[in-house]
Amino acid sequence: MKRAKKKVFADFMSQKGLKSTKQRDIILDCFLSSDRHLSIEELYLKLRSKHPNIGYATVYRTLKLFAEAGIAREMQFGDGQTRYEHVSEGEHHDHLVCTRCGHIEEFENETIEKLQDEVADSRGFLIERHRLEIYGLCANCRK
Amino acid sequence: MKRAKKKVFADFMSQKGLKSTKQRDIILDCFLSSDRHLSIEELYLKLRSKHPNIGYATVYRTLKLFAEAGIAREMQFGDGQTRYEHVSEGEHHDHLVCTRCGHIEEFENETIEKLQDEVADSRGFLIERHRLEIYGLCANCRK
DNA sequence: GCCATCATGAAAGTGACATTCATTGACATT
DNA sequence: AATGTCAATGAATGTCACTTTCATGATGGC
Ligand SMILES: [Mn+2]
Ligand SMILES: [Mn+2]
Ligand SMILES: [Zn+2]
Ligand SMILES: [Zn+2]
Repeated sequence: MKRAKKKVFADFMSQKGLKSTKQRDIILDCFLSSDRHLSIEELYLKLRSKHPNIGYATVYRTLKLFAEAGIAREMQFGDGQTRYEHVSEGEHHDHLVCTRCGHIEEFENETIEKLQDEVADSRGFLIERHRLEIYGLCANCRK
Repeated sequence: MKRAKKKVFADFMSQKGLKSTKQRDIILDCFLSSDRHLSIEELYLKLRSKHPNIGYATVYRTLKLFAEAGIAREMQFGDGQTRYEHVSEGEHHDHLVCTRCGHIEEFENETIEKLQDEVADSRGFLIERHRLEIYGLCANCRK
């Protein structure tokens, strides 16, 4: 699916008339082979060892492009940094966030989603998106 | 319940050895008689007409005190500003947020809460808190 | 290879919050 | 009422995570 996302991004770029560059290739590679839920700073630092010539602004702008292209999603977990997570077409999930170690776990619950639709319907809301985050201690940190 | 919250705050203050001031009284009054989900800036501007001598920093610090005292809660709706909402002892609710007009509606759904507990249990998470926000168009903005 | 465009990155700007510090105010004690 | 002590205030400044600028460099259609 790494290859699939590279194709999605390449298509997006050519369709937008944007150029392929060494930096973008490197950043995309690094992003796709990283943990999910990475901040700009984290990705920037991760790159810096092998590619000290890639600037923060380029990482920043490239992640925005990933989001525009639909292969990444911006997330706020309240730690003061924007995080980017991988997204796949048609996939959705919510999060469990450990307040001690920062570990983030994903889950899907079809029943919760249905109930959300009902709530929105009953108020006349047209849902665009939602966010459900459960904060607490992960199994590891409870020990 | 305005009086009840004033008492909760007064008790908190005296128990902490903090002082009662004109500013704090004014800010508390203004907060309690405001719409829910107010940002620091909004409250500050609202106060400024009648009390131009109250500084932003004091509003900022006083809202933090309200949160500590348990009569307010900090919220992030992704518009770049922290909002403070009224809270009552033992009460909980989630939010529907209109992406066009900014209108915020509250709801409670016991079944969703239970399902969240189940999800957390199945992963070994100990829940501290959660946030569920549904973004979309409110009934008014759909017309 | 030429060249109109786009991309890059160091540096500067932005905005919302957070802190500093000189001064003021609250209130317990004379 | 005056004093002493320590918390409170607010103008100014600092912080931090973006976000934008602009001079320079790279890309790719011809
Ligand atoms: Mn995720
Ligand atoms: Mn609310
Ligand atoms: Zn943990
Ligand atoms: Zn609306």
